[in-house]
Formats: sequence, C-alpha cells, structure tokens
Amino acid sequence: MSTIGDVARAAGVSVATVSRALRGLERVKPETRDRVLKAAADLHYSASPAATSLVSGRTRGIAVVTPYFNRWFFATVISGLEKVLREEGYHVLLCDLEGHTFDTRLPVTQGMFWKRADAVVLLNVPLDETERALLDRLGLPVVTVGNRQAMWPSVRIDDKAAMRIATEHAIALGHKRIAYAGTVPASVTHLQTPFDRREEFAAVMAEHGLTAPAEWVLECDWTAEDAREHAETMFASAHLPTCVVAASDEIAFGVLSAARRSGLEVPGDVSVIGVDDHVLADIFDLTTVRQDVLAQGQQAGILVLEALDGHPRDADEVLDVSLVVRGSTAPAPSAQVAGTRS
Amino acid sequence: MSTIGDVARAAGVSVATVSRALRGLERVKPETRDRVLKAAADLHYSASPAATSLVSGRTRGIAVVTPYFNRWFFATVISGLEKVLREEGYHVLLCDLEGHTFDTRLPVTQGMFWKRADAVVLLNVPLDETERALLDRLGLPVVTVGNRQAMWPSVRIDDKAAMRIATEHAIALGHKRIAYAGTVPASVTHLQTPFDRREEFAAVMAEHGLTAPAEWVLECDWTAEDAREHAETMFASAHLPTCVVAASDEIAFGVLSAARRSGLEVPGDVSVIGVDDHVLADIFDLTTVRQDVLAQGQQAGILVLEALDGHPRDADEVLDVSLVVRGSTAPAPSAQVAGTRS
DNA sequence: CTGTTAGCGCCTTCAA
DNA sequence: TTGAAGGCGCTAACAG
Repeated sequence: MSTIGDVARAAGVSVATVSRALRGLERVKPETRDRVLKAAADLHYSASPAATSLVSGRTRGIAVVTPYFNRWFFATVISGLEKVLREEGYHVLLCDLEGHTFDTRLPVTQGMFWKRADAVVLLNVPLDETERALLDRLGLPVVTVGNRQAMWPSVRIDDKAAMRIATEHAIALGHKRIAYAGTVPASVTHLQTPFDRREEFAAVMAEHGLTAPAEWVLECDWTAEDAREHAETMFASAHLPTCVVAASDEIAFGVLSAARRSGLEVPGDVSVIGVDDHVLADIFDLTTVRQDVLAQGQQAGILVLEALDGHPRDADEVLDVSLVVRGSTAPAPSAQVAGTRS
Repeated sequence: MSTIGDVARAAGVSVATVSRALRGLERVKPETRDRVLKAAADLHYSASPAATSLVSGRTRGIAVVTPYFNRWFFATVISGLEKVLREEGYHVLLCDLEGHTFDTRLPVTQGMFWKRADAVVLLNVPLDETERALLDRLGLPVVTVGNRQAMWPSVRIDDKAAMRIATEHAIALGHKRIAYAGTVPASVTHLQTPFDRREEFAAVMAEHGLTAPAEWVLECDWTAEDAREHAETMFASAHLPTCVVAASDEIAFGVLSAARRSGLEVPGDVSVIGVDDHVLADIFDLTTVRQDVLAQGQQAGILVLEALDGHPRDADEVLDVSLVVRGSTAPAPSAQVAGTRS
C-alpha cells in the first residue's frame, strides 16, 4: 500500500497539498485537487490512522464500556450508538467487562482509552474511585447510559418510575400476593438498576400496605434460565403468589417458563409482569414497562458528538417509560373492587 | 499525561531503556527495570498506541465485520471472540454493516482496516469481488465465521446438515403437511445461511416424496416479529400444515406466537421446530437443532491468533450440531407407522 | 495556491 | 547493559 508521499509523487505535488486536497481543505486549485484524488484512487491510498492520530492527537474512536455484550439491552444500546457515531466518521472500540462470574467484572484500565479513544461511553457500569480518578486524569469526555454518576452527561430511564408502574399495575389488578424476581447479591456492585428496581418494588408495596415474604423474593442473576430455576422452586411450594413482578423481561421469561413447567396457567393462575419491553416480550405476550433502548444508544451518541464538538452539555436525559399491557396479566382471582385493601 | 521521555527523565535513563524495560525485553538490569517501572507507575504512563503502531506497523486491533449485532447469534459470536482476543492483548473494532433495509448492507471499505486492524473476522458476510480484492490487497489475515469463502480459514456449522436434522425430525414424527418459515428475497445477497437451509429443507422433503406448497413457504426477514406476521396469515387460511420448520429459532418464536394468537395448540395442532438453540429456546420449550455459537466465536479467535503468530492454518472447522427435542413437536395427528407414504 | 520543514511518541538498529 | 539517532506517515505552521 502507498503513503502520502507516493500520492504526492504520482500527482506531481507536495505531500502538504495532497493532505489538504484529500481532507477537502480550502486553498487547493480544483484542478490540482482532481489530480490528487485520481492519484490517490489509483494507488488505493488511505491515510494511516496511526500517523494521523499521532500528529493530531485524535483517534476518531469511541470506547464503549459494557458489563456484558451478548445481552439484548447492551447489544441494542451499542447498536444505536454505533449508527449515530458512524455517520460522523467515528468507530467504536468495544470494552467488554464481563468476567467469569456474575459478581465479577474486569476493572476499567487506562490502556483501554489512552490515545485510543476520543471519548468514552459507560453502559451501566458504576465506577469505583480509582477508575473514576483514571477517567478524570485522562480528561476525555465521558457519557453514561443507564445510571448517572460523577456529573457526567447521561441518558437513562428512571428505573424506580418503571418499577413503580409495573408494581402499581399488579396492585391495581387486585393482586396482593405478589412475588418479586430479580434481586441480586449484595456483593454485586456493578449494576445499579437491580437495586433501584427492587427498592421501588418494596416501596410501592409498602405504600399499599403489602409486603412480599422472603420466599417470594427471588434472587437470581438476570437471565431467563436462572430466573426459571428459582421460580420453579417457588412454584413448587404450597404458598403461591398470584402475581410475579420481574425486574426485567428476561427474568419474566424465566418465570413464564417455570409457571408452565409447574402446570400453572398464565395469567389464569399467576400473572407475570416484566420491565424493559424486550424484543421478544410482544412475541411471548408479556405485559411489561416499555423503554426505548435503541433511542438511549442514539442519545448517548449525540451527547458524545456534542462533547467532541466542544459543546459539552451536562445532560441528564431521562427517557419515558410506559406500561404495555399484554396477555400475561389478569385481575387477581378473588379480586374485589380495585383499590380495596384486605 | 506523560510520554516515554518523561519516564526516562524520571528514572534517569534513556528512552530506549524505558522502552525495553517496559516491554520486558532482555538485557535490562533488574535494578534499572524496577526504577523504570516505578517511574512509569508514578507518572501513570501508558505508551501511545498510535506511536507504537506507527513504528511497529501493528495495531493489536481485530476488525470484526458483522451484518447486525443486536441479534443473538452475532452478539454471541462476538462475545466469544472478544474474550479470547482480549487474553492476548487484542481488542475488537466493531464494523457493523447494518443498513437501513433488510436487503441492504453497507460495503466493506479499506478505511475499516488499513493500519487500523491486524486481522479481520467476517461474520456471515459474503463479499463481492471488489471487497474481496480489497482484502487481498491489504494482505491481512482473514477468518470467516458462518460461511466459508475465498479459501480463508473458517469456522461454521453445516447449515444443510442442521436443516436436514430438523426436517427429518418432522418427517420422522409422521408429518407430511409441513410448512417452512424463513426464505428470504432473492435480492438478499448478504446471507448465505438462509439459502442453504431453505435448499436442504426442500431436498429432504423431496427425498421423502413431499413438497411444501407455495402458501406454506413463508418469506420473512429473520426476526420473530416478521415471522409471526406471515405465520398468522398462513394460520388464518383453511389449509393448515401440521408442522412448521423454521429456518431459525427467532423465526420459530414468531411462529409459536402466531399459533397461539390463532388459537392453535403447540404441539397439539401444530408442531414447530427451529434451528440454532437460541438462549431462549429452552425457556420457550422449542425443539431445535443445537449449535454452539460461543464456541464458534472462540474458535475464530484462535484462528486469528494462530495467523497472527505466523502459523496460518487453512482451517475449515465445522462444528457439530445436534437435535434437541423439547415440547414444541409431537407426532402428526393422524400419524401411521413412521415412514408410511400417503 | 503550493512547498518546506518540524515534529507527534515510540521502536530499533548501531555503538559504546 | 545502556544510549544516540533515524525514521514510521502525517499534519500544521510558515514561507513563498
């Protein structure tokens, strides 16, 4: 492959002119520009990003840090992000922090970003002090998705509001025996959403004079498979809830599966409600609270671009969520008038 | 942030020594090395990848080209790939080719790779002549996943074998009225798997003296939603199949959903079988043909690493697939002894 | 409008 | 075992 010097020689001009012509700068005679363009095309010339970056100090790369990558939420956010960045000539560097166990995640390191990315996007990964210091030191624009921290611009939904909607829907249907699926071990520090959702569930329940007994609060990692396992155990007991509120749709899918395996009808015997509006929620007729995940990625991309354009904005974009009632929920079997307390 | 010169000054040695010490090369007095290491740590020094790359010619980046990546299959492959590359100090550059419509994909360009990646991995994206020439010219190692082409090392499953297993299962259950969901428009040139699967379905059917009438062959893009739509139309007609073979599990999910909406029992009224063993296949009790997608990503990573180590291998790794019978399939209603022709 | 020149930060001979 | 010096390919002044 060829260098800028080759193109200069082929076009009979200096490297500086080639550089200007190729980047579309002013002050190049059209005729010269054409000659350069042709030479470059003939030689299949592309500028070396390393050389460009070394001198300009910018890389046109955006580091995207994610705790998991093959999970619907994260993959979808990244997809939205990537498309808006690509439009502006940026590419994404994937930094997957997934460790070997659920409550392990890799540390964020300087090597991921330093002279490698022009900005970083954090997807639902709260940083510890060291990591935050590291990002401060690097001085890169940072945008967070899913949880606001350190006064960086952020885009997210209000997890508590979402869970409130889900829980209130269950209660409005007359359910009182309500279970919750999706608490996580206290040791899990890398996801904040689980805590917010769990907390709000309890809060809303309390507001209505309800409590879920411990055996109806399922701790599981946020996968359908693990959720199913725990839900099956619950469904095997004599003491059954009439409704299960799941912290996420993937968890809800697991609950749906456990119910079917346990011979329970949904929503006849038990209602199930999730949060997220996973692509497959509609397919499996799951009542849920919708959030626009792709839009979150796109918004994050816009915030990054703004910061890169020198117009950083301390945004805290909170996207709307809304209840989507589908077939997995029904009034409680013995439901009196909605709103009645026992 | 600091440069190698700062570290050299702080440690009282030359930049050359710092370079050697930091990269763990021989011929550095242990005591000197320690001093350099300490200085580097104190200064939070990281080498500039651009500078390193400019002089070494290597980038430690692997370009991963994918037609979509918020789809389970692709996200999972990338996840597997990323983890094995990360172990060796490589990172992935995401090249998403998803266009605006189903049968559009962005072209592969030189700018994606040139001096940006040390190797490229193609996930299920057949290249046209121009693109192939481009990759040849760049001289980078290429590994393909999902479809073999141009004699590049590849890892994949045998799509025809997988579909054969699915179709033969349906037939062995006594089904004769078998529909197929998942053909794609002839204009779609960027996915080869749909063609192979479709072709083999027809072949196996023919071997057994069966044919699916046109109204039982559903063209849809490979999403549950679109599949559902088409399947609903089919289920609304008077002429119903007793079994639907889906080209993928996501399509099968859509068929499952359509059946339920149409008041059909699965597997009582209609059996459904997919291919892939999607994470949620087990959750939704879908009979399918299993492939190990994560392993494909990992294998691809290993092939890349081998090529980078100077031991390129013209591998054509074909991973096993196997039937997983779950609850979505049952013998045909009027099934005589298996094997009987009408 | 175009050319010359000095680095960007690092690695790699080649000497010492 | 260490240091000095020459690029890698490009951009950004500064001249002309």
